[in-house]
Amino acid sequence: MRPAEPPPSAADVRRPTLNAVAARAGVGRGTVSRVINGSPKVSDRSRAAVEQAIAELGYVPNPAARSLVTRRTDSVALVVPDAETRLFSEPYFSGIIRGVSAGLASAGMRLLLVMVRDEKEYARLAPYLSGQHVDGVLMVAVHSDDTLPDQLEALSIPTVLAGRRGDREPLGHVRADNRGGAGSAVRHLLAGGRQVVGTITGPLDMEAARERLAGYRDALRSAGVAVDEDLVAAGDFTEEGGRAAMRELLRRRPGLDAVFAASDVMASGAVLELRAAGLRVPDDVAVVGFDDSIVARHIDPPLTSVRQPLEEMGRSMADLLLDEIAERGSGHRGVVLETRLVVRESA
Amino acid sequence: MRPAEPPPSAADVRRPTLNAVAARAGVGRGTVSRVINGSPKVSDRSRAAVEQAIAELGYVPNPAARSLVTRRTDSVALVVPDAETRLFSEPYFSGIIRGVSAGLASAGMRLLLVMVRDEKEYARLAPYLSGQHVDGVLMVAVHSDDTLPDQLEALSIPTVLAGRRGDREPLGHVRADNRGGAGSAVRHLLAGGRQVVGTITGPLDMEAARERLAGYRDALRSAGVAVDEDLVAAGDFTEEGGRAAMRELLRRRPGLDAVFAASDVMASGAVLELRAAGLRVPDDVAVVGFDDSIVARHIDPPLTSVRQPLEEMGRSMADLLLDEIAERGSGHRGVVLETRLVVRESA
DNA sequence: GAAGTTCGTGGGACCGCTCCCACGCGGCTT
DNA sequence: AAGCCGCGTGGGAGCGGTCCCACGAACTTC
Repeated sequence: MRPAEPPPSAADVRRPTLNAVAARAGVGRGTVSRVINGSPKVSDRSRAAVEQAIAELGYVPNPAARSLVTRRTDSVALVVPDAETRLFSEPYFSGIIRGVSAGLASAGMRLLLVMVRDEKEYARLAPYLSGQHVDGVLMVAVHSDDTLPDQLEALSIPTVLAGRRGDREPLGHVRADNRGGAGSAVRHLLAGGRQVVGTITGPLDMEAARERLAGYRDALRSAGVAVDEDLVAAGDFTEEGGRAAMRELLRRRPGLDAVFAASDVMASGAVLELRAAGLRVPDDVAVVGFDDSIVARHIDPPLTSVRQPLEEMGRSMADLLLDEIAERGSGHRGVVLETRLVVRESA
Repeated sequence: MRPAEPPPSAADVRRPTLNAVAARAGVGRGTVSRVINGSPKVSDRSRAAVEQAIAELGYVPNPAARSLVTRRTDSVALVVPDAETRLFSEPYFSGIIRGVSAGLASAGMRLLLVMVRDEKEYARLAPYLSGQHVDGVLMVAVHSDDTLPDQLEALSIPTVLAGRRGDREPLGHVRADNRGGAGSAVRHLLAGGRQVVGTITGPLDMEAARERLAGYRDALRSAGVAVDEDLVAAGDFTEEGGRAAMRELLRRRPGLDAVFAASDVMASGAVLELRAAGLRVPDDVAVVGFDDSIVARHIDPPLTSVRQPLEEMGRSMADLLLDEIAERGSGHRGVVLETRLVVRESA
């Protein structure tokens, strides 16, 4: 029943081509091309004529034609696992995206947003990305056992990650100083006179969660406090996980007087649980979160939290990727950006 | 000093072309093309041979080459004003994007994210989008006086908006039933026995804000309550704006016992202001917000709010746009999706 | 004043596809 | 047995750019 499907559009007025511009300006195609690409080897007279013709005709170069011969697409993909967008504290993606977008825009690059819903889609990604669709790939929320980055590497597609998969990340990546940030959070708690400081970790198959835990340990150690494993409870970056972990901590160490949660969302769960247990925040138990997300500002009491420079991270990712695209191998670096402790009333 | 810039990449292994597939499968180019595009006029034998060759070679069609001749790009742009991403309640963009992305993916379309930072960039957008870069355009956060949609229309570029600019929107658009949602919020307040219900509006150059105000009036009128303009205060979708508006309302009508704010963020500002004035929520003044954003769940007390089906909205936008791309004129419709009142403790 | 440079320029070849026309071949009709 | 139909097929043309080579004019150099 399927009809022959002829191009159904009626009003596809043919856009002017480079040829038309050349004819109008009275020059050859090569000259027009040179003007468009900013080549210096064009006389002022020709350039002016071409520019006028372009303006008059409203000419815009056809990217497909250009891409076909240059083998560049002037666009990069940002790969985002759909499931994580719900999980991550809210400003995370929008912050990164803003930075990435700004960084790319200033280089005239376009941003392709690729949301991955399930494993099947994920598996199709490597072939797809290798098919001359994009010049490079940015990935966020990479798990430690993720192999897509390596596949891309093998296909020699420039790739930059937000965060790293382990402490030896071969690919270019940008991350916040999670360890240092966590350390500063815990030091803040200790400086406030807290004695028994617990922590609620993120899922430990993510390097960021491991780093935050390491920072917690660093701070205790350098304060001369022995790390007590009973004070470490595993969460999963969800509010419910935070509640459960808090419950567990209270069971194990009823006397604890401070908690560092590896995300604000978990911290907000912890606050709820503390309140349910009849404890006051921060009077009885101080709480610090991580991310400085929207919830941090709005829960009661407002949450002290560690802020990551998300926009800057996005921008760095873009810059690193552009370097790598321009000159393979040059972008294989790790960039670490400082965090900042935002002190509010919870600690 | 600028060197001649030869293509600097070293490892750009040439991807297999359609020609290579044809040679390997022992058929002509036309046949391979037919197989790829699912034409029925191919014998099973040829099809099998081609499919095997494709698998063996790991062939992926070059989108630029295809696009050059078909005059389609299989991608659409989502235009997002950067400034608004900070303003809008947080799940808004991610929800819409998720829906859009899902809708496009199922049709094999790609999503180009275009963030617009300032007026200058915005002005460049029409020429850019007309330049064969995308098959269609989705726009969010369109203001009433925005003319870009009309320009796109004039360039015969399929366009779909999130929300409408006025009550006669010529272009295809998808929106939540803002008026009905606001009405249900205010009815809920009245049903709870509240007598003096104020409202904090959004910026009235946005149709959604006007509609929410209209819904507020509807509900009062149909309950037989006269609308008192002193009970209407203008906000701007920010928390500070919400605070200021609340202050103003309290000044004008100290006895009011309920407020409907046109966004959660403004509602949270209102709650802060009420508390500062020594009033309890909901005991003294009930509050309802709009958006059912993250803050709604986390502020104290948790906020009753009107939820929009964001993901579905995104999906509808994608569907509408795809219709319009397939057959011009078919997508010029307005889709209205129902909202849902999420009752929590603030009202 | 002849030979060599430099500079700006035009245009052919080509990138990898899709579209479409023409052709061969087996099965029907008459 | 000759003619016709239609299916499956190969391959030429062309999409709109970039790249690069060759060429003519102006300008040096000896």
